[in-house]
Amino acid sequence: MRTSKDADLIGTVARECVANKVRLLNRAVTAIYDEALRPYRLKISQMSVLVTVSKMGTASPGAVGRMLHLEKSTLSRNVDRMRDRGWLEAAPAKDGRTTELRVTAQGRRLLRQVHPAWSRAQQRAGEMLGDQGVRGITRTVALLSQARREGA
Amino acid sequence: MRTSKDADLIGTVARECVANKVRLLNRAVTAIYDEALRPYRLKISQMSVLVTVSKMGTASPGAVGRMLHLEKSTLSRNVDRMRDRGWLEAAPAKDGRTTELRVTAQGRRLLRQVHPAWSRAQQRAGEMLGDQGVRGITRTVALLSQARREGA
DNA sequence: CTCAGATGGTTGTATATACAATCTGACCGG
DNA sequence: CCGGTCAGATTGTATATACAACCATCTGAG
Repeated sequence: MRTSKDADLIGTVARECVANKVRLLNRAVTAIYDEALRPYRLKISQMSVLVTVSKMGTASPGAVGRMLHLEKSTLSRNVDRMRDRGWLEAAPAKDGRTTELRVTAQGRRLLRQVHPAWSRAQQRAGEMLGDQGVRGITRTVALLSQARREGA
Repeated sequence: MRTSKDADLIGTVARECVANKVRLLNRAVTAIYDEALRPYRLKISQMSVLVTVSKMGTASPGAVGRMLHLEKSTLSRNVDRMRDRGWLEAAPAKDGRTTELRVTAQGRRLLRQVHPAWSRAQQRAGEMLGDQGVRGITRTVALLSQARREGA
């Protein structure tokens, strides 16, 4: 049976669901960056890892995953692909359970090369979301990261 | 060679990249809903399709994809899985190239059943992002959808 | 009426994502 | 030293996502 209560429920979810909105935004934004980076065989998901490891200098997979809110198994395979491409390398760490990830010279070169393409994508994303949109997201993510640091 | 220009570049991307932020947000938010829906073997991605088709009554895959900014091949396979589960059905349309998707009685029942779980997730997401965050995202997505309607 | 281009879907392939199970090495209490 | 537990990573499996290539049908120009 299809009652008007169903319609309410459906309308509410369609209108208000935060996950739907965030996911839609994610698809739209990711597409912009991936398109800009495609000539380099790099995806924004990978660039994100590359930049994070770069910034940390040397980092365990676990630390990178926590930083990016990425499941360890997800990161494990992303790193595999990036090692295959020669952008990342892994050295044994003192603690034998983990490894030390580092960006290779080739990986650093790639980052320099893609910078203009990234800038164009960033520009387009800014236009699409508006200054207010970008500021809102920036603030929200900052709060979220802070909460996670404190909560952990 | 690792120059200070590299560091600038990396710092800028790490701090400002809109895609990184949106993607992080997406992972965090999606996890909340998927966890809440897990007992029903439903994921928020699927619920999104179910709700969209429900709202339209009957809809072609293409129309659903445009609504959700989902690539047609992605949607095609998502729909397959949902038909296997008995939540969606496809009837031939006048235009032989396409089909008319509809939510089955079982699919409607599922939506009723999961509603409380969805509400809890929605609540938690609201707490995580804050009222301001949710409002910002809502506004941004509304603008984006409008732009796409006009641009198309 | 016919065919050429447009439109809509599916299939092949690659990547991203996460949960569950497993493996490996560290650390600790006896 | 010896288990037992814990922490970190990888592997098995399923789903989500998109691009490219393809297939089927519709539609309009002639």
